[in-house]
Amino acid sequence: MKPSPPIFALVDCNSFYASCEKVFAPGLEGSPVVVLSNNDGCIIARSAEARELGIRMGVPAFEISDLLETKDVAIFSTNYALYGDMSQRVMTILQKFTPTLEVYSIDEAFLDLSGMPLFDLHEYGRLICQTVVKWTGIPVSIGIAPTKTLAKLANDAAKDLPEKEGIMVWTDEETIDRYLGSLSAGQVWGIGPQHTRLLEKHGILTACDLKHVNEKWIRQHMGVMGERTVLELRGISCYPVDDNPSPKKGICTSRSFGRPVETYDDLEEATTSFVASVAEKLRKQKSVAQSLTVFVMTNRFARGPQYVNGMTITLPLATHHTAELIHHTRIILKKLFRKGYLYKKSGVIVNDIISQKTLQCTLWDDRNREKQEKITAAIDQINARMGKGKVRYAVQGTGRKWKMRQERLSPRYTTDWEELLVIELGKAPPQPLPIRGGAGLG
DNA sequence: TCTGGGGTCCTAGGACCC
DNA sequence: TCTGGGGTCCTAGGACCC
Repeated sequence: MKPSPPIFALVDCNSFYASCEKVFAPGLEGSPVVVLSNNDGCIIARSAEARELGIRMGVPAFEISDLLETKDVAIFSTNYALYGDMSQRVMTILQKFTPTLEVYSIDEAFLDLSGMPLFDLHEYGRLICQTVVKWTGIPVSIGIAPTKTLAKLANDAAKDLPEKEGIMVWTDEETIDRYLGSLSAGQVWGIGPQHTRLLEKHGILTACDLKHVNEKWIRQHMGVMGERTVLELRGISCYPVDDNPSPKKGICTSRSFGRPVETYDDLEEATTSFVASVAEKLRKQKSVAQSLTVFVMTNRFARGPQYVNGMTITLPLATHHTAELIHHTRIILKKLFRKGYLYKKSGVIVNDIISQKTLQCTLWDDRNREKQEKITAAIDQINARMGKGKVRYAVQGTGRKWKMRQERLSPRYTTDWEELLVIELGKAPPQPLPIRGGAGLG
């Protein structure tokens, strides 16, 4: 039997973070909602209503505080506990619709629909959207096409055309070309600002132009990635759905501080907390790291003296143990620290990551290691049950003067018993903590 | 006062080796 | 008159993604 042509779906949650907040604040239905980045800095999510007000992605909130206030926009600090949990719920549902699901990001997934006995892809898409919104309250869009790149574009197009109700199926060449002609080259997945400029210079303006560009030319100017993108636009699939993502090759935790940090002790408290988080991520994917980078920086937007520095070491022994990583982090940090600067951010990166299995073979007889392993496992267990950071190393401190600003944080409705949504019969549903309007940002 | 965080892959060029 | 050349590994930096 001839194998059926590949068919991919891309499901994308609409304004994901803003939608999560709306699920638990039904009073905000129909009104503009934005979610801010860490430290309540920039706009990182906007509901459709907020987008209509002309609020752009990534702008610092303080720059548009007037608009936020006059238009009565609901503002939320980012709440990853909530979004991460909601994401898992959405992904679990999507799993029911395909044997092969790739969780591409917190709010997107590719579904391999190849070879499924489907008579009507459009109906299937509708069923997926309806199920997700019914079970989670999160609205989603879906694009279905012969390659991932086309599926992503179809999804984009569906969002722009209300009459499509968030569902777009591109299977025949004619339909595909018609829509590609109406989309700019820069909207194509994999074409960023640099390449958009380059393409424009050569008169390649629409996604359709890009599809028909000379292969040799694209290879020469945009490398293999550019070539693959063009092939994908032509319906030749270059990227399969990967439902078994490989472990991360580098892991980083870094944060801007809620207020400038001046003393070594505060900087150490923050930075060792970051490395503790890195260690946790390492253990979660059952890896150990062989190299460690620590970096610090002052506020590049401020006028004062600037200092940016980082240092990388090769670890004497590949590890994922918090205590060991903290030890090396402190050694580096002491070398990096200079008195007299106002530090705004620090971070920790581990690289040269290998599987912990590889390591165990060579260290089987090391008693200290065995003890470390037990302590770490116990800490992980307690923190998993009692909450992140309940047990931590003394150096991570309790002062947390550096902790990020989150003045408009919604409750962790779905991941903490203490913060469950309470609804009293006969009463209007409670409004979330953040006060609407721009107070505090002006 | 206030400006995010965490990743991937590819390429060019240098170092090094034989 | 003429300076060797080719393969491989590593690293930094660029471009992209959400």
